Formats: sequence, structure tokens, C-alpha cells
Amino acid sequence: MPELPEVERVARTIATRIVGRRVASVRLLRRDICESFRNGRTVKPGQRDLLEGARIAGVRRRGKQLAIIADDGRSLCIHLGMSGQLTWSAAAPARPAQHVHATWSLKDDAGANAGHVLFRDPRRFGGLWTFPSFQELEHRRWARLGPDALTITRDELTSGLANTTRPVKAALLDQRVLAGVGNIYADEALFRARICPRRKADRLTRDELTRLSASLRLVLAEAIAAGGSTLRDFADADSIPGAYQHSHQVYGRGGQPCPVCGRILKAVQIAQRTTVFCPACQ
DNA sequence: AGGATAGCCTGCGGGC
DNA sequence: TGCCCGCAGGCTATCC
Repeated sequence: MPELPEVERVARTIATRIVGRRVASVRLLRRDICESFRNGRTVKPGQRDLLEGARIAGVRRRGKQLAIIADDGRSLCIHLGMSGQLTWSAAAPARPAQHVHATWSLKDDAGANAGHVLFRDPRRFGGLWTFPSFQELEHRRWARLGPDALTITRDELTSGLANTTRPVKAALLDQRVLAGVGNIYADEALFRARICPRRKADRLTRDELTRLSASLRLVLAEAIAAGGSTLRDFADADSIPGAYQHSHQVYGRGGQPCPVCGRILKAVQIAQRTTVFCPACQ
């Protein structure tokens, strides 16, 4: 469920907790959720790969992925998948909760315990990837991503959609076309842009592409401001849930009246994803 | 080669 | 009450 707005909230809230602090110790409770890239190949993760001893320099996001970057360059890529959570905890968890796969204990400049970061992911669609430098993370993982959906321009969207005959809904979910959009925000942006999700991506007019790029930026920015969408259990690093689900116009509302024209919203399957739209407005 | 499909995984809610 | 099934879905591998 975490899409761009939810990941952005996690990035912002975890950054305030960890930047400038030092990683005292790391525990990897499930080795198979982590992959390390070192000396030109994929190896089993060690403590140092997972930032042990590092001072955290910054947190970045691209699409739905996070990067935690140390001041010596070591970089950790975190993907939350469907059910991943990155949580800050002031107190040391006595016994790691179920599905917690990794923990980091941080210290402040004075060497005092500062708190703990927990990566929990029940369904394990997410994971961790480590790199010796942020450049290698970008090259190995982020290079295949399209432009970030939060700032995508009409021209970027146009070139991303120009060479595919897939339904526009399916193309919006393709992270190579643009990074960060999932099922919720694809439906919401298409509704705001008044575009039918079944339209062939390469057949959109210039005007529709203008509306769609603007709707993507607007819906994602609004969702970030609202703290993201919490359908079941999403929360930021401070365990605060989002409220944007109350502003959804179409997602999850198949069979209910369109908030604009009152006609019944239709739910169909596109690219194996439930897709809700208004047959009149879109 | 682009596009469709299967599979990974757990939790929850509906139906019987 | 309890069990089973379907569904949720980001992403990769595989097939057509």
C-alpha cells in the first residue's frame, strides 16, 4: 500500500530522527530480505553493509523507494512493498515484534542512546539493499525508474506514454514510466484529469497529458500534506496514520455515486488491478 | 519485444 | 464459532 505520498511521509519523519546520529548496532533478523552489493557483485549482508558505525548524512526518496545515506557514502535502499513499515522507537523493543526483520540502534554525539529504527514487513514484498556508495545505489536500482511522479512534467509524461499501447492505467503503474504511483493514486489522478483508465496510453491528446501530469502532481502533493492514505495499517516513522483516505474520490468506491455527477462508479480489472472510474466524467 | 500472466506473502472479512 | 476462500497489491520472472 505505501505509494509515493506514504513513502515521502516516512522519509521526512525518519530523517528528523536519524540524520546526524550514529548507528551503534544493527540486527538483521531475517537474512533473506536483504541483499548487499559490494566489490561488483551481490553478497550476503554484513553489519557494516547495513550501516553499522556510520553517521547518517541524509534520507532520500525516489518513487516508492527510500535511501538512507551515511557520511562515508554507504547507502541503504529500503522498499516498503505492500506492508512494510519503518518505525522510530525511543525505547529498545524488549522482544522484537512479529515480522520485524531488521533493527538499528542509534547514538547521539555524546554517545548516549538516541533510539531505534525498526523495519517490519509481514508480507515481505519489501526489502533492503545495501551499496558502498549512493552512486551505486542510483545506478543499480534507481536508474531503471522513470521520473518521480511528484514533479513529473507534461513532456516527461508524454515521452513515457508515447510508445505503449497499454491502457493508460496500466502504464501509470509501470515504475519505468514514472516512479511512485500505485493503484490508489493512479485511479485518483485519472479521475481528476477526467480520463478513462482504459484509454490507450499513446492516444492521449496534448490537453489530456497536461491535465494528467497536473493531476498526478496535485493528488500526490495533497496526499503528502494529509499524511498519506491509511487503508489498514500505514503509519509514518512516528506511528502517525494518514488521513487522505477520506479524500479519495473513486478508489475503493465502486458501486457508489460519483462525487461530481452522481452516476454510479464502475469497478473493472485493468492489468490485474481493481480500477474504479466514473463512466460519465471519464 | 512488448504485453499479459503467475507467483511471492500474510491478514482480514465474508459466507456458510 | 470456526473454517475456507477470495482479495489486497508492488514487483520480478516467465511465457506468449
